[in-house]
Amino acid sequence: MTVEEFPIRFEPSEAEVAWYEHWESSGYFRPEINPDGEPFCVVIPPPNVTGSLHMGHAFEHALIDATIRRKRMQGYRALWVPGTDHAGIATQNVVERELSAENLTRQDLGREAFVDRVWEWKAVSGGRITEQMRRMGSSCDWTRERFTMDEGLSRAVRIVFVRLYEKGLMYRANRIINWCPRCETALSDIEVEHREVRGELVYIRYAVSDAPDPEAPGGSIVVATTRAETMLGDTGVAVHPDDERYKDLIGKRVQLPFVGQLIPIVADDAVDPAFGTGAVKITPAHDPNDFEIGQRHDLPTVNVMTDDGVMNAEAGPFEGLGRFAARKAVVEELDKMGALVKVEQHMHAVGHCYRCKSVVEPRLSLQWFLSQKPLAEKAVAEVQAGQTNFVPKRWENLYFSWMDNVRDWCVSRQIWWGHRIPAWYCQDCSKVIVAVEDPTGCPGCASRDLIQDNDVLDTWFSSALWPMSTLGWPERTDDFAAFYPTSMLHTGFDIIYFWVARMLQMGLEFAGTVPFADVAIHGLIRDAEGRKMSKSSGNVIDPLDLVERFGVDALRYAMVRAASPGQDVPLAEEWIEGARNFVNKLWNACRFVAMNLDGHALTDLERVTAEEAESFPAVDRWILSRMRSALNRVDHGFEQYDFAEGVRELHSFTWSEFCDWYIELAKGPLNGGPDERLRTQRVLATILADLLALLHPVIPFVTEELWHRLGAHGDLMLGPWPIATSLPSDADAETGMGAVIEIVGSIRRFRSQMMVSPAVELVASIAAADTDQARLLTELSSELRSLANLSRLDIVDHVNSEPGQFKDVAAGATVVIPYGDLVDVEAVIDQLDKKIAKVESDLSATMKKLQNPSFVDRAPAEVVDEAHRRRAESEEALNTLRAQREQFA
RNA sequence: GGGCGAUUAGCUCAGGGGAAGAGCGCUUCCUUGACACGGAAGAGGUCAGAGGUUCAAAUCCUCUAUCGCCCA
Repeated sequence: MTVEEFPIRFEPSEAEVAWYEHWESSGYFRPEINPDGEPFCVVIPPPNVTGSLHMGHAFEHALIDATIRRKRMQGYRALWVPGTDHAGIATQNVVERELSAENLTRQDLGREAFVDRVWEWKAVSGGRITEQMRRMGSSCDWTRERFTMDEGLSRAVRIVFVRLYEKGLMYRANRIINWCPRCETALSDIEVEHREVRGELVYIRYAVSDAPDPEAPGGSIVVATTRAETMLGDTGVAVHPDDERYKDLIGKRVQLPFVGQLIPIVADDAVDPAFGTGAVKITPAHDPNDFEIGQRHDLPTVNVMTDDGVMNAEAGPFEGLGRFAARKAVVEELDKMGALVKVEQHMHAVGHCYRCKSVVEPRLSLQWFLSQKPLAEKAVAEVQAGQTNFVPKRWENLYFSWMDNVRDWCVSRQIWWGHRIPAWYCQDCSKVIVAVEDPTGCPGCASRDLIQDNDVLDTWFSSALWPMSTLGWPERTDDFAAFYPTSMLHTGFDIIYFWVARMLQMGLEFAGTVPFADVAIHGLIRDAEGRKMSKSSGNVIDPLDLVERFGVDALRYAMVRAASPGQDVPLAEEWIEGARNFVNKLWNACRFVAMNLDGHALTDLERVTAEEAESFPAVDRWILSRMRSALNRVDHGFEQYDFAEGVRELHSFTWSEFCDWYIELAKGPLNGGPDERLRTQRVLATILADLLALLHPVIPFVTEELWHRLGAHGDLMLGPWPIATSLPSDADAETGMGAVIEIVGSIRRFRSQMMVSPAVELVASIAAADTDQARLLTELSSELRSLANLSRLDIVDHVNSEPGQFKDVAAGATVVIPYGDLVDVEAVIDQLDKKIAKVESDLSATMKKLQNPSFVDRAPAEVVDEAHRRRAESEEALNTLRAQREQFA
């Protein structure tokens, strides 16, 4: 191959599109490509169908893709199931916004037409994120793509709902739930975000009915609240039964301002006498604690608000005011009538809707709930038993703590887009019918007057079934049999409750096993300053934008390289530049090799075997052995989802070993005799074939492109994954090359400090540390000459101290360079002094250890031996260096 | 208030009992036949602080400080 045929830079955009199309159209993303392999399956954490690809997805998908590509190359029947979820509230909001641009509401359209409209929207805009995933190189099996509202998945939802109902775990009840007045729906507890807010703690005086003088002690009771408007719905006041201050008031009644109701003072243990005044107003319809106290004392519930957070008729004079306006008005009016005691500034946590950030209203409401205790207990036990492993393990704590304190899950949502609850209410006999198939008549009274529940299920309810339902459950499909339970899950810690915990519950309940063996928790992508990316802070980076500028591989490489397990990734542009530079380095290493293969295809050159390599020169054995050790570490890292470890290893091997040393050294033999040339070509081909394969899961496009530019047969994507034992492990060659690298460094340092150009040839003698080293250095002497640009090199037994020579100690060997008139003496002295200081400090540290009797007695023998060896080496080096220094004294 | 995590080079992070590492940035030199998206050399750290365990602590334990995140 000539220089013209192999451009100097990788051009990502064309290659990316072409290779993706090739892979996909060849069916490589399908598990059937490895029909005999052991199954390995990952389901995607389904992105919202409304969404577009953001950095978090790009990161997560890069990790999943690296995992699945490696497994595929290893011969597993690898399946990555893609798909999206219907994102009930979010999607409904999007379409409602569209409608409002046409001055329409969903109510104008009616339920059926509205849902049709959402489907239309999905058909047009719903595929955006999956297109973007293709752009990122994600190797998912698109023929198995799923959507939570697909027919099969919807049926799974119905079956699960019905079975849970029949088991008594799914029930309908009046409870205090979190109500979003903007979305006009109930939310589950975890869909509420708590934020510290500065509010007002308002102290209100309720006059005791029949008391002669409200001003006198015992004539009134003071309660405190941050939501003053809810006092309109108070149906009681509670105090602690042992609270001496209020003992005489228990059983009496107070008069509620504005509405005039008389409400009782009750005694309840749940009241904290130390908080506020020790007396609390009870609003059972608007507060979970109050609801419970209300139930214990048979207090009525009065809901004072409409669905959209406006005061209703129960609010008397405040009817029609928004809740916050009403709060203000109530306080003002209380003040006017003298019932306002005081107002304090008060910091407290206020719930906000995770979707629209409105302040959530706790509110009494009739909803469907899923019992959590029995499901959670099983799911906790399985994780404790190690059936599912969190990586890093500490995330188990979050899972356990949530599961241990979980409350029943409010699953119904008052929206139209989603899985409609399969419950029907007989209008004649009030029977509730919960069934998979739509009932035609009431089994109780045969009435045909049935009305289906208006509500839909929480989107997370269908997501909880995702690992089962995407594989075909409840049908006993081949996919389900082959791939369930899935092998692992990559996801963020923020959805351990929302998703991971619930999948575990459902998997155990309905499939009888945990849904995945491992859960790898990754961190967050942050901006260069370490801040969370968010629209409001305006620091969002579009991954596709970076892809345009640097290529997909560079982006993936930059992210994966920083992805130590659970670690957040602050993504600065320089990182991606660095990654692009690495891709360029790899590209040019391949370009060099391509130009030196004499037209051989990479895979036509016979691979070097471990046995054969034993007879190869040390430098070849060295790089093959280093490749083997890099491969081991890559496998080690990848197996533990520590991609950063694997990539770090590949980075330093490629750049600092293969390119910096081996390629430089290969230039000699490539210009030597035919045998030498062929042998070196084969080593280069062996290394590159493995290296490209190892890098492929992270940077699939450039590696596939290079693979083909090197004329290799087949597609790299299909593997095989390299095997460490096919390469030699050669400690001798590694020691030898290690010494060469140190000695060359010493000579280069000498040049650099003396301002001797690398182009000037030098003469050197080296006295080896021992006979072993002498043998190795002799074997590697031509490499030493070439790397250090020496016209002559003598490996000698011993060097004498002579003037006009530069001496240094490297790897225990003494390096001697006669410098004649080349040299800047000051610089030599400077360099010597530094080195002497360094060796002295090493020596004194070692001596200190060896003089400590407990060290010699108690440390392991090899550690003590090592210290002795080090002492000898340092002493020897010091002698040489000091003698050298004296020449300049 | 409870829990988890972090604190290592100018910046961002690895390392997790036996002589401090990487990438980026910085300094000097270099267009030599893969690569200037490059090469060579270099500077730069009491591993937050204080105690303890150990022959040996950046690493294990305790406490303190600061900063994150989650839950109440």
